[in-house]
Amino acid sequence: MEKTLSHQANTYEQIVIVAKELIQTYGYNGFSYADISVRVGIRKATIHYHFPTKSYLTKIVVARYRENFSKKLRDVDRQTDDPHRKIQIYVQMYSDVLKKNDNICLCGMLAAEFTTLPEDVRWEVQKFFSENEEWLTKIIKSIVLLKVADVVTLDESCDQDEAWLLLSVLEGAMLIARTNEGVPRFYSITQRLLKRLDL
Amino acid sequence: MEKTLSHQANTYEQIVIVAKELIQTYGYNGFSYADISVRVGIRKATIHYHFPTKSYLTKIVVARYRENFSKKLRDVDRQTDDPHRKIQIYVQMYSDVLKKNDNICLCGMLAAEFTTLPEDVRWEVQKFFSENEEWLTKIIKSIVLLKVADVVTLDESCDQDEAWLLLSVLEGAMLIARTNEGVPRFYSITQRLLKRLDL
DNA sequence: GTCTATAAGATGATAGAC
DNA sequence: GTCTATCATCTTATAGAC
Repeated sequence: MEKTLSHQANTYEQIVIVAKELIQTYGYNGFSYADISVRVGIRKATIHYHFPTKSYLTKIVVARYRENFSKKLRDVDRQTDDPHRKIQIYVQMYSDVLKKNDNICLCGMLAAEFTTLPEDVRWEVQKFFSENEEWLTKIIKSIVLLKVADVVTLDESCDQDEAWLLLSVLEGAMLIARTNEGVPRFYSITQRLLKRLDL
Repeated sequence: MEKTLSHQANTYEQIVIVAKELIQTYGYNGFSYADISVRVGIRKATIHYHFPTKSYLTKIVVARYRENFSKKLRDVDRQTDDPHRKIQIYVQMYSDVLKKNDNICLCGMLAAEFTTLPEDVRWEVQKFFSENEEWLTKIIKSIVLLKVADVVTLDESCDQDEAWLLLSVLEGAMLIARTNEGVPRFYSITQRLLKRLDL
């Protein structure tokens, strides 16, 4: 039953994948339906059939990216209980993005264009960052608990700040890295942070 | 003598200023000569008279931004000898950019589009970051010297990594901040870093 | 220096044939 | 579902009048 729709489904998926990479490279304001059509080997009108507007397509692309990321975070939670190891894997996820064509994080690019984005795309970008912050805060909290188990002063907002700090470094280091030395630069920056934060 | 050219000079300057703000908001791939013309109140052809191509205009805009930044760094060096104070002022410089219309750093935006930029624009962006890294490394080195004056192991590349780390946080925190809470978020992230780095 | 006029091509989007 | 054809608008850039 599903096989009969495989051709359509495949085109839909190809558009989402190619659009994601184009946005990572050119940004929302810099990519076009023409770019997608030549890469997928279809006509512009076909893209409009699946995604009536550019903002709708972008919303779907970001939602997909966000969901993929969430899924990976759940995988990490299942893989290990060691919070330090979780952080290492998390940093590796960003490094993997950079390794592929010097790409930056999709939501890092969209954050740069944030004030010009359609409302629903903005919402997806915000959701991506807040989900990541929540996951990181949880990990950082558990590390702090291990370290100062007998100390009473546990400042909630401090752990949250540390999560935002880690997120900022990852997004910022991706930007810096491709203007300077690439992956090795990203690696030395992020490792330096982990050392300084005792993570 | 110079007064006779003031009208021309003024238009030239206005174009540079407006183009800078447009790139900070829309990016290189997202701004147009039409955007500039309506804001300055001139025709597109007039812009082409002063700046024949978009890439030339952008190169000039980034060079100007970079020189202004360098000048401010020299001012800071003249203002104080306290390295901690220098860092504080430096962070404040980024915070000031964010405060104005939720702008991000011009070179942060261009770093996001880096792989799609004309060669000479790329060069200016790289120069901006390396100049800032050098200035920060110098400051960090002097702080480390104060702290461990009697220790022999001074790792040069460590201070450099710390400079790149600080730069990454500043660029990354600007991105994060405008998707989430704005200046207060930027402030809590950067203060958290300075505390952790003992800067 | 700044303007009007215009070029040649790209943009997001729609109508209708197959 | 995908195509061709077309739209109105926007893009960077140039020629030539004032």
